[in-house]
Amino acid sequence: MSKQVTIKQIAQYAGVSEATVSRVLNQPELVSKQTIQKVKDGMDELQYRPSALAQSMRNHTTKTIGVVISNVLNPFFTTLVRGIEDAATKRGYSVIVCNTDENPDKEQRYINMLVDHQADGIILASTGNHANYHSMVNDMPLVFIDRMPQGKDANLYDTVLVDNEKGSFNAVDALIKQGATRVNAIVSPVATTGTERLNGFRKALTAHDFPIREQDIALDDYLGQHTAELALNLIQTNQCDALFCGNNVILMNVLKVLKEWQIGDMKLAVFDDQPWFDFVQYPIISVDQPAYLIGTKAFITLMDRLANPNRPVTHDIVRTKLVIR
Amino acid sequence: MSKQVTIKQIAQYAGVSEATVSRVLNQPELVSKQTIQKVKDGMDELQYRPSALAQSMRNHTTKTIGVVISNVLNPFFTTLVRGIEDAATKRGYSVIVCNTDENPDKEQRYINMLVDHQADGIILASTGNHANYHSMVNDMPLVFIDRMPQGKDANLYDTVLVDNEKGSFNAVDALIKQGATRVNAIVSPVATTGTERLNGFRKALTAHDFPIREQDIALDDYLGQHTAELALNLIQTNQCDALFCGNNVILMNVLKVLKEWQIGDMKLAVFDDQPWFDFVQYPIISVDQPAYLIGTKAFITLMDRLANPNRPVTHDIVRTKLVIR
DNA sequence: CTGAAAGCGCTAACAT
DNA sequence: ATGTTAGCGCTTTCAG
Repeated sequence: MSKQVTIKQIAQYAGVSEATVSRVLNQPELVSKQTIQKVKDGMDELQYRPSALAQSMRNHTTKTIGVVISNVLNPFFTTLVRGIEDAATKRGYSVIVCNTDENPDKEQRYINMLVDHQADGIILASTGNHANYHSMVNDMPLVFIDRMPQGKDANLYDTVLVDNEKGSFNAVDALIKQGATRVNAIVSPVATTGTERLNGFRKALTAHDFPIREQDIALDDYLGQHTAELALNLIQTNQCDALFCGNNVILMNVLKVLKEWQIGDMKLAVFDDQPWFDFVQYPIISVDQPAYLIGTKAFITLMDRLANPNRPVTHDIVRTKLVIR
Repeated sequence: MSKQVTIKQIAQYAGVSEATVSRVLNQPELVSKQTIQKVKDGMDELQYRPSALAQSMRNHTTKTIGVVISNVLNPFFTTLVRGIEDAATKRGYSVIVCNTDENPDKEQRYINMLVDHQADGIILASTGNHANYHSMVNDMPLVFIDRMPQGKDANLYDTVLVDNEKGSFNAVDALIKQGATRVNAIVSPVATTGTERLNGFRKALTAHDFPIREQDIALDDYLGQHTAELALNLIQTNQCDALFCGNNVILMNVLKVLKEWQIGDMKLAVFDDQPWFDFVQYPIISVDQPAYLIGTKAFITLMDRLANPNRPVTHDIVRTKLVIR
């Protein structure tokens, strides 16, 4: 690379000290108009750009945050990330996105990396396999999204979550009101969301005096490798006429099965909404989570925490919206 | 934050100099077994983690790269980004994702930011509105993806691209072979891809002795705000029976129109493939771009360039696959 | 209003 | 095999 232009050279050019150049950047009110002009001319002339690295080193703040999620390819997280990035950019922050694939080791490594890089904070969709994040990050601020902190961390950190139970309840309730007589469920066992969504499912059945049969519930593995089998099994052995899917990935796999086996009649509901649901031949009931909003809220929460490390922990629950099709 | 543990403290703990501690980290072969042990004990004991910041400062390398794309929400870019991130993680690199929304100013600002942060390199889907990136980034390596560099940059930078013309040709060709009698096109005017895809469209028509009518072609705006109108106009005034969509966002908007106007009969083809195309009532012909592969290739290209700044510029064209439905 | 000097945490000569 | 020292580019006392 052609050599970096530093404060030193600007100082030389303008015939002032490095300190003065720095002041022009950070506290221009302390510098005379004339000097400011000279220095600015130098900066323009030499195309000066301050080294963010050196600044971070001195100021102990990197203007960088980490976002640790399971997978950007999941459109829920894609949108969430975009929300974070937009909010971050507006405030001069950069974001580093980390995909754990629900693997606790990967999560651990990424968090270490972010600590090494002195990120100013982390927004985290926890895998749920670590119960003491605090010991990993020292006093770096953490905001939990999508999944609740567990164990020791439980009341230590700010959260931005959705009401999984209520959303699921509404979806299953809608299914039944549309005439479903036997609703089965496939959910992912990931962290706290799986359980909560299942609770909603159960409560909706109960509310309609439907029996709860454990055989009507399938727990997916996260990677979705066996979702298809599970779905087929439910459909064939239970003769269910409606299926509640715990997330959009599960729904996708269910659709594959329905197509392959040419099953034309099935009521479907899913937690999380996607635009293309409109174009599928089945009328899909979905629970729309405001992913983008969750992202911006999480970022703002993090900024608040940074500005005021001692303020009480906040727990934000955002509203979901039922989409009937 | 509870104070950072530095090399200094490890040195004290182990009763050696800072240099020795540093050597244990970077060139342990120069240090005696015993000393190594003492130092490592200290690191464990005090939970030492090297400051990536300080290292970057000294080494003039940040192990960070920038990825500048139009929008992660576009699933093509989502996949691309994931490809880059996986490859990067494997080699100890972090990535900062920047969304330009096809706005040249934003692009400019992000690139400046990456320069300020001393990113080791940038992978760039150019908005096509700057013809001299070299002046913006100094000698920082750049890899162009998805869109070709223009003007002064044309033969200065490595590229990883797809054959837009051939892919489009194949798609339109397939449409005609399926019996389409009048194929219209909507493409996005973005950078170089729009033109190339249009060329493929034209050539396919010509190959089948179809006339090329300019009224059969609509240029979308990038944000897709008027795609619906454009589509409706083509469909109603031209009575076309097939539509070639320049990307997945356009297709989505076309589907909305078809649904809203209850147009059941339309042959569709689109550049870029998505899993959910399988579940749409229209049989969608698509050009599958290996987005993930493009990502990993771009990253590897960047690493090669970093390792050997003077090697000749490379131009990689990845293969697309036609998906008939 | 401006300058000199110290130091953020680390590494690489250069000594020994 | 290990220690000493200088310096990466910047900001911030402390003096003047």
